[in-house]
Amino acid sequence: MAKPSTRIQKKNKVMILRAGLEVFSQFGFRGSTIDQVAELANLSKPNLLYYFPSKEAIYTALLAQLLDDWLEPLKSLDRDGDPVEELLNYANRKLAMSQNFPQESRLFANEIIQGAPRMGEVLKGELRELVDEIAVVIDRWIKQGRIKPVDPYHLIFTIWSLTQHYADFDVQVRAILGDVDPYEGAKPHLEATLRGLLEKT
Amino acid sequence: MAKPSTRIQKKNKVMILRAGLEVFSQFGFRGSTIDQVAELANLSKPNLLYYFPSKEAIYTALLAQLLDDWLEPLKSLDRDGDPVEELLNYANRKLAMSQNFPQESRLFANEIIQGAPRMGEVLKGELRELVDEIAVVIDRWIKQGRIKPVDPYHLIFTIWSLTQHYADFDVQVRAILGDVDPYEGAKPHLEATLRGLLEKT
DNA sequence: AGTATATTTGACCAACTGGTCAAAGGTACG
DNA sequence: CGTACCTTTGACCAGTTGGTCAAATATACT
Repeated sequence: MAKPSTRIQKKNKVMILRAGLEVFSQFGFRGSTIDQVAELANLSKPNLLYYFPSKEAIYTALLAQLLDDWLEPLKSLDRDGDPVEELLNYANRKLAMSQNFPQESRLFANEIIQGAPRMGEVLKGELRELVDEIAVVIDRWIKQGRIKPVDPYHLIFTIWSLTQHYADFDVQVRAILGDVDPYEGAKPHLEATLRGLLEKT
Repeated sequence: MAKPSTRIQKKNKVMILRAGLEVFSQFGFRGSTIDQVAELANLSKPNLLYYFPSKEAIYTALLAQLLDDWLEPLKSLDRDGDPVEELLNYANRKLAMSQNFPQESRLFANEIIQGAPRMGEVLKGELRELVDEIAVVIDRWIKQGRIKPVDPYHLIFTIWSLTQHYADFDVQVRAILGDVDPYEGAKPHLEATLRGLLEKT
């Protein structure tokens, strides 16, 4: 489990995770089959199970890897920067993630919608602590009069929902917009929404 | 198929749809089993299949019923009312639906995330036409100088995402808020967000 | 080239899945 | 109370599922 990862092992594990992401993000855990993942990774089912001990192992590996990328932008928010610019920058990074990694967003959404059976603890632990910490920062900004008074928690929910919507509901968004690129309009609109909510007049 | 619905038929069909909503909204179509639905409806599997010809029939019955409730608040938006109040009222109704019918929201979300295989046509047809029509109304309001200039489509997406987030990501929201009722803070925050975006200063 | 090790595969299994069917048990109603 | 119809059920089926295993094949290294 430590070092002895050969060239072939590395290649195939990457292939499997890539295939797993595509399948799981579309059908959810229970709706996906090992065979689907194996075929997409160009492996036979027993061969796939040579690299991961079970379907669940692939799925949880994806979730774990995902959460770090997910939390990173929030962690790296500059507590001493300009409030509006920091929050706008955070929202923009999240929107870019929806644009560039929509499958990751949908994998996460699937898991949460279905009650987060494999993530409940992380949500109530690591995630909550991080959000609590940011909420304190935002409250300080408010007390300093640098942004309008808002509920910090719901502000964060707002940013999450506005950005992830474009990845998770991609099909619906594109059905309505037709050939127009959603992110073209989404970026300025997101910025306008947050400025209206945060900037003092 | 027409009238001859007996007392027992009516009761059991309701039970099945209620159970189906609970199961499908949690596990999605492929992740749910007829047995799960049957057990929750207090019926044997063959008995359930006496009332609905297939798993798919239950699911599509739910989707069809759902879509009407979903679109109704947007349809009933008063094209001649006060712009801000009308949009705020629409958003509030949507938020109330998230609060009172979260399972319906999650059923819908599951279907869309998974690519809307059974709804694609409706989205590109009925839904798009309705949104197009409302977009014209909003554009008119903007031209009349009654609200700030915003992209009507992204405004609608904003309302959808902000409201549905509380139902679809309920687990995450509650994990972060702890014992605080999400809707307590969500309502005023939603209103502030939309006023900041729409009201001329 | 030879051998130890890593990789791949076909055959297989038990559990579960959606769905069928004939027969049994209820219900309404004259 | 009889009978036509509605409802319920146990047994069953074929296809799919996650996962196993021993044998075959490829690779790395001396």
